[in-house]
Amino acid sequence: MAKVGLKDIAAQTGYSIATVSHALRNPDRVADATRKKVIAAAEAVGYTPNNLAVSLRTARSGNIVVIIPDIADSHNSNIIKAIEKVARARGYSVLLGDTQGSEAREREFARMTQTRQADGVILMSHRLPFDRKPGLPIDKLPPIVNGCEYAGHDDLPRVYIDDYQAAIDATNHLLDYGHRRIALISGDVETHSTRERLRGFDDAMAAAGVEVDRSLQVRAGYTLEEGIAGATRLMRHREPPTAIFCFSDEIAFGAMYALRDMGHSVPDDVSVMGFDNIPFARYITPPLTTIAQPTAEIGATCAEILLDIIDGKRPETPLRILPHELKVRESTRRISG
Amino acid sequence: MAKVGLKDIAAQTGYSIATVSHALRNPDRVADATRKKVIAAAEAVGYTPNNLAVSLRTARSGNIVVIIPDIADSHNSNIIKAIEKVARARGYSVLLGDTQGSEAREREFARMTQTRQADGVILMSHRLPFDRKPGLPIDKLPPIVNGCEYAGHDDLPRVYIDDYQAAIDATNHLLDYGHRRIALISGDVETHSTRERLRGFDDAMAAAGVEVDRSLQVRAGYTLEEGIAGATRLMRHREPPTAIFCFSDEIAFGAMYALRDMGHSVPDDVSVMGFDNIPFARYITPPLTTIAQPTAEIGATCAEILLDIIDGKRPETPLRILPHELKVRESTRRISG
DNA sequence: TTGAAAGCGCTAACAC
DNA sequence: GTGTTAGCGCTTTCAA
Repeated sequence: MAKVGLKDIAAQTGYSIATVSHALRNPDRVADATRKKVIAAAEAVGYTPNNLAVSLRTARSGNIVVIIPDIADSHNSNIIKAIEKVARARGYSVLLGDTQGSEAREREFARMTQTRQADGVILMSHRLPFDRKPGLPIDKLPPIVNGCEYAGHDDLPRVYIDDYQAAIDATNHLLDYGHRRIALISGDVETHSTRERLRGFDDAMAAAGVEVDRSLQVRAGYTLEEGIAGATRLMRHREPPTAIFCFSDEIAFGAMYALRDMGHSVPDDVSVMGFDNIPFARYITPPLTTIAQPTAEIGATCAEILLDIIDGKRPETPLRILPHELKVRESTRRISG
Repeated sequence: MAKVGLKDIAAQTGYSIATVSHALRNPDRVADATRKKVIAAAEAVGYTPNNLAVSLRTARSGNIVVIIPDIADSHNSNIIKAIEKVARARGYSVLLGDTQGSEAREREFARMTQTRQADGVILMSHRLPFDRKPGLPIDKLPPIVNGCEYAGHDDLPRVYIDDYQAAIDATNHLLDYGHRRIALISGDVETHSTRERLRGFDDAMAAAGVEVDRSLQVRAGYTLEEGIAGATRLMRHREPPTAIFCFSDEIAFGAMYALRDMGHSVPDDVSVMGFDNIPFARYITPPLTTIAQPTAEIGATCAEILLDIIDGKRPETPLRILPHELKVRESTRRISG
């Protein structure tokens, strides 16, 4: 179990280190008998290559790092799972970078690509984790793909849903159900996704000829706690909303909790709409109406693209839009008013 | 942004590679002026050490791998977050190993320790991910700590709660509330934690003089889906339970969903007790009575111990029991019968 | 078909 | 205080 190296098995078989290496990696370039002997010896002594040395030599670490704000968020962890799966299938490991939204941490993790500990990064953030000199071509950057967000670089490969259209779909659903006073608990307005959703909401409302009441909008983070705070504030409005569109299911959970706490019923008094469709969404009480994001597909696609880039294959088109889906469940209700 | 090495900055400053290396790592062993010049040059060219080479040379990768059945599980991901935090603070990165319960995957990940890609492993599983020759002393094994579970080796450092006592506390709570027909949806009986909880349940029931009805027990996994299946089956019993003790909050969520689906009210018709206290537990409807595990502390402790071992400091005592806590909320109810 | 030799980029004795 | 040297364990020309 100690450190056995090529050297040891070379000594044992009488071949040179080079031959042993070949026997193990390029079976064809070596005599049949040799290969067999070497492999047998390797197994006998329990040889495991020192991947550090391999990486140093081949300049490939076999790791990718995924930079993500919060791995405890269901939506994120399911994406990670998908990434992990395809990475593994293609011989890579994933290094986890939970940043808690800190830009410094994002940059720290991205540096692993320069320190050769990682071959590429999947970035679930809206900003590039390193400085890019204006005009520097994309292929001079470390292999990177942007997931769920848009970091402001058009040539950066990225995969996400059509947040604009998704927000329209969500808003239309509420509108269809007769809601007019629709409140919003949004995410970080620094992010492209949030801005797109905001835009979608506005456009849908405008298209329906309903005026948007800005005092019915609260900006938050994607957490449950912020959903509680947001809904609490909203319901204290002198003319409270009949529906709340939350930009994440976690926010929606928090909102539903707060609503119930204040004695309002969902969906009888107020309808709640989520976003993401995390696994719990359909199992809570009442089951949450929401926009489903294809998490598994997002993760898998990000990983495939990144690994392709690492292998030298750039995607033809940087942008990959994946389909979302409106899931109507019981947290929204048709009203007469 | 290309590969600048010590060599380049040596050439630029006129010093030798060794001196440059010292200037960067052991500032004291070098003249003040030298250090300044070197550091300036390093910054100027944007030098980043090749950590692969550093690791190869120092035989330390700076990574730890955490082997965990499912990172999408809230309970787990919060533990990971805590691990990540202390690892980071001590200069380590964490490699994520989501195994989906597969032993092969567990072993695969554990091998990273032999391939020198990781310096140690935190194992959230009930079995050792490599073969240990009988009698082989613990310090001949790769640095490892066992979290939340007991892999059957007494000398393996491990940290978890007192599952036996926790189950007693949970059961007593139900008993106190007047329940007698208490059902169980347990986890994998292969695991020590599950067995301990089962034992605690039996002992608590016996202590109260209540006979245990084995037909009211279902063995499952820790997932929501299994909670649904379990509760469904339980309620079809000709003499259904008045309370269900679920071995995870996810199971409990599933159970509550199924119960409601079948037209039973929680807690009016049946009380539901969880285990873990994941973040959502207190926010669902009705808020879940459960056993709180100190996830942050578990993760942090695992990491601290592992890193200490890597640094050559073995813990005095392998076993570390952390405190659990009964959280009484609204999913359990006192009954008269 | 096999082996000798030259490093990958860095650290750490040890000498100067 | 600084430089020389010898590798860490492996891959990979290039020659034999």
